This record gives sequence, structure tokens and C-alpha cells, in this order.
Amino acid sequence: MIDYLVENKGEFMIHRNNHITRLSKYKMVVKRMRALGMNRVFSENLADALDITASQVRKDFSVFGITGKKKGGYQIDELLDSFNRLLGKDVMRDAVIVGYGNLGKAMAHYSGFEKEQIQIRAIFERDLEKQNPESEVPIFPIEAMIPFIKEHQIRLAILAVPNDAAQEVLDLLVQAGVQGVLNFTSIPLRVPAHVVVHDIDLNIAMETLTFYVFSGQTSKQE
Amino acid sequence: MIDYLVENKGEFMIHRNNHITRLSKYKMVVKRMRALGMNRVFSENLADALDITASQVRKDFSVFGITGKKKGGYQIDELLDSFNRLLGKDVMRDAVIVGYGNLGKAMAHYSGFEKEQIQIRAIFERDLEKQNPESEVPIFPIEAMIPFIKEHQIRLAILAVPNDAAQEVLDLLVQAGVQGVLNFTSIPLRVPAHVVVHDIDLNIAMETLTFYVFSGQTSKQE
DNA sequence: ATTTTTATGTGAAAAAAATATCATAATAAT
DNA sequence: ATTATTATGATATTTTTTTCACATAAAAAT
Repeated sequence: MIDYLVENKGEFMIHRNNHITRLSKYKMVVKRMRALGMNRVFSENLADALDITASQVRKDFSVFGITGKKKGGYQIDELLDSFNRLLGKDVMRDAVIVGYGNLGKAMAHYSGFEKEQIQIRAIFERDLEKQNPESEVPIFPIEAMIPFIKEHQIRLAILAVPNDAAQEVLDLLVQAGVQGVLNFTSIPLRVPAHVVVHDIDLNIAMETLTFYVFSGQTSKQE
Repeated sequence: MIDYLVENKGEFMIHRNNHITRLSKYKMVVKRMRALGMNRVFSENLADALDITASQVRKDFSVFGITGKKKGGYQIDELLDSFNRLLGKDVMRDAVIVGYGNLGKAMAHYSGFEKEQIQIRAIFERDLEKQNPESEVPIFPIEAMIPFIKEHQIRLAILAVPNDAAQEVLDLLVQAGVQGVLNFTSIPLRVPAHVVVHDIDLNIAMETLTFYVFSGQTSKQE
């Protein structure tokens, strides 16, 4: 699980994102229920779908100020409004990708983003051969990064550069004004308190898997 | 997040996988220290590197039966041995990829795996055009999946198919004997108790980011 | 209209995870 | 050799997260 270093009242505190993650999952399930023509959902439904307890669901909702109707469950339309409000998805969010290797390319073409209102505005890549300012999503040299981010007021970036360039590029991103980074490198990155880094470390993921698969220990499935 | 049932002192206890993730991070940091010519490390070093407390580090080590020397810290060579033993990286691990879209392709070419002793043996893809049994890592039709996995006794799989095929394909993988799955789909998947699924959901990752970046919310939700 | 059923919402309790404390052993200093 | 320092390792404490339990409101049944 990912920790966030978040500033609060001038102090730094580690912050778990469990309930934010669950919020995102609730949203996904509820959207699917709506697609099935349903217009309400019970805490027990979400509990079943996500393998958690109904208490957990209601507690989360309570924390986020989401209310339902005693006996009647939660109205799906209202729920989705709340989710979108809480998760900040009322408007399209612009993002850039740095590094156009395998992962950068996959992210650039990832179909899941647009309907979630994440829009990739530009890609920055050091390798001349990969640059292409004319493509649908333009691929610029790294030097163009800071001006572009400043001009378009980009706040989100996907970091998919080689490990040894990670901190250096991240510093540039932060300098340009980026406040949230999806990090595919496997370096412990340093950022100022107002910047959030979400790590996706494929090696750690595979190692965690092999730990359980090959150590002979069993996973718990609720 | 996935819970794991782990044996400790003869008893089974439920465990979050936080400490396994940290173990993998410790390993990464320690490897870098070794590359710098160091041969020992203190809990305070690891605490600094990972933004956690030294107590946390020592508690983790204690849980995993890793010991150091009072005052002298931990020997890096011994530590790495322990990490490799615990994380099951003594031998090469075979894996397959299902789905050769953008993500599947990125995973197939991800350079980090090989040095971590994860070997991609085959890719399975429904689309005829993408199939290519002659390429370095062969790309077979889905129908070939179960026999291949059985024959090569593959235990790890990377699931990068479209959402609506996820559960169906996963069932085939499990049927064939796969015990650990790196899941890139955004469906809550069902697996038998002996199978471990590690979810990497890019939408959730982006949503979590936007929550912190755009909500301006920096404190606890209470 | 009254009773029964049922799902929410919340404070209390339990469980899990992280952190603090400190005795102890190993090292360094005198 | 003796004393002072320092980092581990075990235990205690605190904090965080999850679950329980039940009063309450809404709906359904009688």
C-alpha cells in the first residue's frame, strides 16, 4: 500500500489512502450497477463486491459525509455525484507523460484514462528518434517540458523514465508546478510537502506475488 | 488491498502486505548501498531512505527473523541473503502474460523483471494479427494457454486483457495452475483461496492522485 | 393504523499497525 | 582495563483501522 506524505498544519504526516482507494472502487462498482439499470445500492452490495464488510462501507460513507436512506439504501445518482465531487472528477484533468519507453507508451495509449477524465496533453522524451511534435499527443524534447507545463498549468504527470533520471526529472516537474505524480520508477523519490507521489513499482508487485506463491503461504480470501 | 494468511511461530495470523512491500524496498535500498561499496547498514539508514521510523525497520526485521549486531548494524551481504530467501528469488521464476495490448506489450519488454529473475515465457492473445509463435517470447492464441501453463508448470501470470474478459481468462489461468496474478484490469476478481492477486489499477491510482491534488484536502478525513 | 421488517448511521470495542522506550550487548574512547 | 557511547531487539504504548452492536428511520406487511 502506498503512503502519502501530506502536509497538515505545517507538520508532515504520513497518510494512508485506504479509504480513498475504496472510494474509487465503490465508484467503479456503482457505475456498473447503474449500467445494469439499477438506481439504488445497499452497503451489503458494495461489501460483497469488494470483499469487505458492510460496516466498512457505511463507515467510509459516514466519514465522507455520504448519506443514504434508512432501509432504502443509497441512490446511485446521488452517490456518483458525491464520488465525483470527492474525487475531483468534475472537470477534465490534464496530465503529461515523461519518458516514452514501453511504459510511457502504454500509458499514452491507455484507453481507461479518457473516460475517467484524465487527458494526456504531451509526452516528453530525451531520445531524438522518438520525438514527434506533430503526433496526436505531441512528443517533445525534455527541454520543452517546463515551459509547456507552466503554459498549460499542468498539475499531473506520469513519470516513466529510467531509474537513474527519476529524481532529476521529478525535480524539473515540481519546479514547473506539477503537484501529483504517478511514478513508475523504483527509486524512493523526494518531493516537497505539497506534491503527492503515487508509486507503481512493478518489481515490488512481482516480489510480493512471488513471496506468497513460492513461500507456500496461503492468501486469505474473504 | 489483499490480506494474507502467514504462518508465524506455528500459528496463522492475518497480515497486511505492508511489511512485504517494505521488505522489497529495503532490498532495493540495500542493493544500492552495496553498489556504493558499503557493507553494513543501520536501521536509521533504511528509515531515512523510506521515510519510516527506525523502530518500524527493526520491528519488520524482527518479524522476519533478521538479526543484526548491537551497535554494529546489519551486514549488507547477510541482509540481501535474507531478503532473497524471504522473497523467494533464489531461482528464476517463470511467468506468462495474457493480453498483448499496450500494457501487455510494456510488461513483455519491461527490463526490470529479468534482473529480478522473473522470466516471461509466453504471451497469449486473442487477436490473430498479434499472434506470433516465432518471436523471441512467443505470442500464442488463448487456446494454447492452459496446455502451455501446465506443461511448463507456470505459476505466475500477468493479466492485461480487457476488463470484460478478465474473470473468464483468470478462471482459465487458475484452472491451469497459476497461483499468483498481477492484475491490470479494474474488475474485482474472484479466485480460490490458494491464488494471490495483486491489483494494479491505473484508474484508482490516478483518482487517488487527483483527490489529493485537486481537493486541496491535506489532512485526515475525520 | 399498527406491527414487523430492514438497512442506515454512529459510538463503542476490538484488532492491527506503527511508534516509543529502554535494557543490553557490542564497539569505541580514555 | 574501564568507562562511555551507540544501535539492536524486545516489550509497552499509542495510533489507526476495522468491526460490532444497536438505536432509529423508512418501508412493507398485516
